[in-house]
Amino acid sequence: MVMNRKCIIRLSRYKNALKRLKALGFVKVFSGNLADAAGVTSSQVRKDFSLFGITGNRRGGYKVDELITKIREILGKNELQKVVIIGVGNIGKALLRYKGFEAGGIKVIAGFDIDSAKYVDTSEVPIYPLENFRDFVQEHDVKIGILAVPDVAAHHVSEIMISAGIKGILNFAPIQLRTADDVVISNINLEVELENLIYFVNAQGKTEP
Amino acid sequence: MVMNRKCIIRLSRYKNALKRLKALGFVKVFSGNLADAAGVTSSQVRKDFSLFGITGNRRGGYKVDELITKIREILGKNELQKVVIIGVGNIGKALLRYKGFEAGGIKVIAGFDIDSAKYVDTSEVPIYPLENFRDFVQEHDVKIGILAVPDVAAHHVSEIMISAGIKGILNFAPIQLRTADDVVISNINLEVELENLIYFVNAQGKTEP
DNA sequence: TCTTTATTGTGAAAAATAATACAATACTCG
DNA sequence: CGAGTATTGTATTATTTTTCACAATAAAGA
Repeated sequence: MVMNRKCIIRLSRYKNALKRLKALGFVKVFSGNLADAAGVTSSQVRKDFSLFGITGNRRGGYKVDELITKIREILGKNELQKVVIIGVGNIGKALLRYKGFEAGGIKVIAGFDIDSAKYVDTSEVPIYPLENFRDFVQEHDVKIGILAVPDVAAHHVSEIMISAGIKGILNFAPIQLRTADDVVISNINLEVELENLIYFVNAQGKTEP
Repeated sequence: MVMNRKCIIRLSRYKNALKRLKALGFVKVFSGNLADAAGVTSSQVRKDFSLFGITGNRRGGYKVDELITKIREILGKNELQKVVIIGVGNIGKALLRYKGFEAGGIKVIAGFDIDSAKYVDTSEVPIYPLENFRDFVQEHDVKIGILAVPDVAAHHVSEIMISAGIKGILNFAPIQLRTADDVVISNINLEVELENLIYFVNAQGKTEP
């Protein structure tokens, strides 16, 4: 089992690129096409595929449909993945409403918050009190949670999530969560990303006047 | 000028960690403290600082305030950074309302959309028609834009942004933007992040039963 | 059918990144 | 004031990731 994070991320990108190529009518692709669409080199594509045991035809390239199927399989996306969101503030609310997931086999099935003003049980995606979290997660066998609470609460809430059985956390809070070894954390930090852009934009201005 | 993206990202994280340590009353820190708070190793911290010419005192560690100032300087965050958002859908709206930026010296000063139903000029952050984009960007000398439009529109809109003078794009659309060399792109792709989590959570289940 | 050609698959080389180890040194305590 | 000690700063080593290069081979055309 390949445990290289970057490689998995590229695999996701290849899948996205393949979907677009398929929509454009492609039936087969060469490593070069896919590389262009995903913004990498063709040898990188072939190397990645080689790591996962994905093969094509020498001189014939890869069949788009087969490739998508194989990648989905590797990514564990042949069954619907249920996800919950904890913290229904600005970001949490946006993700609850986001329509892009379902097509990709990911479904947000509930939101949770401590603020009772936010509870809704009638809308498409219900929002429940945080006290119900453990029972809900265990009943629905949810393994992935999106953490979108203010940073002061993040660590405490992450512990609740883990003790309830969550094994993967997508963390929007700008802190470093400490966790057990068997829990996977992915961080998204908007300020860090923007600071990064600012740095490189400034750097451009200096090196290429 | 250090052009290693990972290194800049760690620098941002150090800054965040330092702010928290400062709030806890720390006046000076050792590389080990900072490493713990940022989730890296102490030698990594020292190596990074060495690259940027940041020095402390042997045996005395680093002074928190000085360190924050130096990092802010390197990241170009001593002056307020103006940012615009293009695409006021779910995600765009959430970012417009997000309060966490300003404290960090980043301010979202306007949103833009093609949907006239979204235009507002009275609220704190105004939303304008996309046609006004070029004039606005040039008048306010904006260099950074957040792209939060649906993926089919993303490439077209990115070209509008670049031709208007935007030099850094934070791209939420799940496609690979192709751009000129002097434009920096950062991608945030929620589905890719979730797929990544799913993969590693599944992998955990297999290797440690 | 045979030759030519384009493309894959992968071992080897190169480059990038991170960890290690330790000399230099500044603080502390007796 | 000097010895002992903890911490930095960095040269070196190790590891990871990417690129390169090319043999293997399937398709196309003569």
